[in-house]
Amino acid sequence: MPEGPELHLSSRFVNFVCKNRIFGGKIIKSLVSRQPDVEWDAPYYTISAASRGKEVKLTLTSQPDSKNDLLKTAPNEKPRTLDIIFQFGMSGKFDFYEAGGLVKHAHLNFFTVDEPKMVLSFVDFRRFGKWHVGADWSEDRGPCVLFEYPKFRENVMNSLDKLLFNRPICEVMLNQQYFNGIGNYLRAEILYRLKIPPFVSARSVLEPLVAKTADDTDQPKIKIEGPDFLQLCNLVPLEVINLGGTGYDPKERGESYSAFDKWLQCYYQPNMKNMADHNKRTIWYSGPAGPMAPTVKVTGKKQSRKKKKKMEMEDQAEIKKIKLEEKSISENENLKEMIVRSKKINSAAKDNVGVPHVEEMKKESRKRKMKLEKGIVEEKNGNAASDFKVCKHTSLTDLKLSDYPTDGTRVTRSRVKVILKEVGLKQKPSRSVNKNGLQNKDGVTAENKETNHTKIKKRSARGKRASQQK
DNA sequence: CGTCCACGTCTAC
DNA sequence: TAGACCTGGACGG
Repeated sequence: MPEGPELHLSSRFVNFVCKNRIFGGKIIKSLVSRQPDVEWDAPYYTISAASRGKEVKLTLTSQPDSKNDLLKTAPNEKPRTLDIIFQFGMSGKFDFYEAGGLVKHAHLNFFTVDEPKMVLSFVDFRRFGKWHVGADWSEDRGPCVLFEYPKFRENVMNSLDKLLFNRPICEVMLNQQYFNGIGNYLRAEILYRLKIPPFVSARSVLEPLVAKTADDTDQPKIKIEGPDFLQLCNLVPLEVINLGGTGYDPKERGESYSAFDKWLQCYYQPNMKNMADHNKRTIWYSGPAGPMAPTVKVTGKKQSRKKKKKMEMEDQAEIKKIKLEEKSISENENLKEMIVRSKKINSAAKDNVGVPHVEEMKKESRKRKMKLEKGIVEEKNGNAASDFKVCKHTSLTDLKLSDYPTDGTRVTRSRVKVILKEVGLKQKPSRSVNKNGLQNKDGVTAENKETNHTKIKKRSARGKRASQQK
């Protein structure tokens, strides 16, 4: 869900579903969440929401006890409020539904007291989302590109002397101190509208706007030009809001998403180019990348990122293999053998730093041994498989409340994997596809089920392959 | 089965 | 400037 427009749509959603509803009781946090508890003892309260850039603020407001009107507190007593600031990470969203149970990945839950009982859940399957209780908008984030446009523009314009603006425009756009609300798809769309190459310096894009802002009165500069870059940082996200759907949410197939998909001109489009920026985030663009584009070139021979990574992996695998062999060599076997092996490792590691000599290898193996022992010790200290009761489950998200350890131990995915292995259970297949590879569990053909997003992905991958072959 | 990729921050060499 | 933090879908072998 999560760039400026999605956060705003989310806040609207909350206001819509919580209108005229009374909440009460404990605010329940999931056991896996590392975010703070919300202590709030008002027996009755309402919920409203607002957004600013990539944050949503929920405001809880205490309500008088309507059932016990006679016992009402002093009339001049003001209702208490509590603000909670949410960041959505990569997958956060709010959901509102009947309180039969909690949906998967619901991490903070507010319950209504009126019938039918409902829940407002902060749902976030990747758990990159955060919340701060009793907080205000983060100070290190700038004005909202959507709803504080004049301040946003001013903030950027007054900061052009900062070194940051020497960086490529596409990277600066993700800096939330200045572009609060812009994310990966918006940066692509905005740059594309003006055909600005992503890797020109931010200053070169923004400096001309200083004159423009000051100009105002004189020079009838023929006003046919469209909106400038900073205006687009406001208008493009506003367009998303005005689409009326839920914004970017490829898993939410159906009309609202296809409207968004149709709206996208650049991001993830098969006819567009893409590359990783200096922070390894994919930037989609057309035309030239610009002078500051990252160069993949190293010394001498050129290697593609993928190939390089693949080779590194192979090296690592090789090292691992050799080290395993080493492990089986008894302690007092002659040094010569080990030196030969260390040379082998060195050649496997190629460009990697220093020659790992024998002592280092010994140290490594000791470390590994210690880790191994530690792991065993940990398990004996209450992290044992039996404590988790995960035996019948195959993934973290399949765990039921009763399966969580009560001692506050965090259940991690890798932990589950380890335990499953110990218990001798297999992971469930990641895909439920039949022998023909056509159907999933629901009897939907894979082809029909394919989202637009997927198709594009496939197409662009094909395109990439084709162009690589040239 | 393993690898890559995803709407975003953060901190630690 | 890596990596860590996470889950899960697509895809390749």
